[in-house]
Amino acid sequence: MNIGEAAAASGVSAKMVRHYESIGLLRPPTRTAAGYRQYSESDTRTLKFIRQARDAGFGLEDIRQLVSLWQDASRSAREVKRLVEVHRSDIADRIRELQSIADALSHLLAHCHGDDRPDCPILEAFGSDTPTAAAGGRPVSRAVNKRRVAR
Amino acid sequence: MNIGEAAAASGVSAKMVRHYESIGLLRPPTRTAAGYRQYSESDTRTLKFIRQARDAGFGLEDIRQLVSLWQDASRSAREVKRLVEVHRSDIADRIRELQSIADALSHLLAHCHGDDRPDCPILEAFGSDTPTAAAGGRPVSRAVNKRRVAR
DNA sequence: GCTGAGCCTTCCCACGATGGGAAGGTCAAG
DNA sequence: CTTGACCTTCCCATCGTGGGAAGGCTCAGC
Repeated sequence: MNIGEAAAASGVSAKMVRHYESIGLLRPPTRTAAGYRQYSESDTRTLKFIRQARDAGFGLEDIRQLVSLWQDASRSAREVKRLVEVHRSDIADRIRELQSIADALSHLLAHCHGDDRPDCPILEAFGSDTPTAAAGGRPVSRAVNKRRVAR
Repeated sequence: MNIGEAAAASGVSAKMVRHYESIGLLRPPTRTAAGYRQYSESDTRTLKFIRQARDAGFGLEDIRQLVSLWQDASRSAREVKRLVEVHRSDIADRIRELQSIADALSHLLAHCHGDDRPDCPILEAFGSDTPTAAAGGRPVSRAVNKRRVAR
C-alpha cells in the first residue's frame, strides 16, 4: 500500500507519516524499485495507535515510549500507567490555568458595557499594575499540545 | 532606561522586547549614539500591558489590536468586548477539549491495574479501532497559547 | 506508443512565542 | 586600562503540522 492509502487508512496525513519515519517513530517501510514507500497492515495499526495517542494529547516523545511499550510483549503496565498519569496531571494543570484565565475574563466582560463609549474596564485592567488573569502570577504548564483546525 | 531595565520593570524579557519591536508591536525606541535602545515610562507601561494580555492567553495578533485600542482615545468598548469574548470562547472550547481527554484518560487509568503484568487497557484502547480520547473525533481549537516553565 | 492526471519523491520554508548562544561593541567602576 | 556587566545583531532550536516547488512514477484512455 502506498503512503497515501496508508494515510487515509490511519487518519494521519502522508506528510506526517514521512515525518514520523524521519524522527524514528515509525520503522522505515520497504520501498518499491521506484522508491515508493510500501506499508503493511501492521504499519497502519501503528499509525492508528500514534494517532489515538496524539488525539489524547500526548507529545511525540511520550508516544515514542508508548509505542515501544505497546510493541513490547514483556512490558509492565506500571510503566504505561505512570506515563499516562503524568500526562493527565499535566492536562489537569493546564485546565486549571485556562479556567482561571476564563474566570478573570468573564469577570472583566461582565463589567464592560460594550457600547460605543471608550471607557472599558478590560483595558484598564490590562493597563494597571495589578495582575489580572493567570492564576498566581507566572503562568505554569508543561506541554499538552495545541491543535488548530479550520472552521 | 536601557532594555534590561525596561525588561525588569515590565516583566518581559529583553529578548521579547526586541522581538515585539521587530514585529511592530512596540514602537522602536530612541537610541543612544552607541545604538542602545532607550525606553520611557510610557514604553514600560505598554510592555506591562502586553504582558498582562499575554498572561491572559491572548496571541500577539490580538494583542496588537488590544494595544492599538488601548492607545486610541476614541475607541469603542464594543470592539474590545468582542475581541475578549471570542478569546474567552476559544478558551472555553479548549477547556472542554482537554476535559474530555482528561476524562477518557481517567477512565482508562481506573481500569489499569498498573503492576508488573503486561496487560493494560490503555494500550489496548490506543491500539483498537474505536476512538478513545478527544471529544468527537478530530480535535478542534484555535490557539490559546501554551507556555512552559521550568519546574 | 503517447499524453495527462494523479500519485509519489526530497527539500526547504512557515507558523507562534520563546529561549540559547555566538561574535562583537560600550560603559562604568576600580 | 582592564574587567565585567551590559548592549548590539544574527542565526538556530523548539513542537507539530502544513504548503509548495521541482522532479519522477504509474496507470488509464486514446
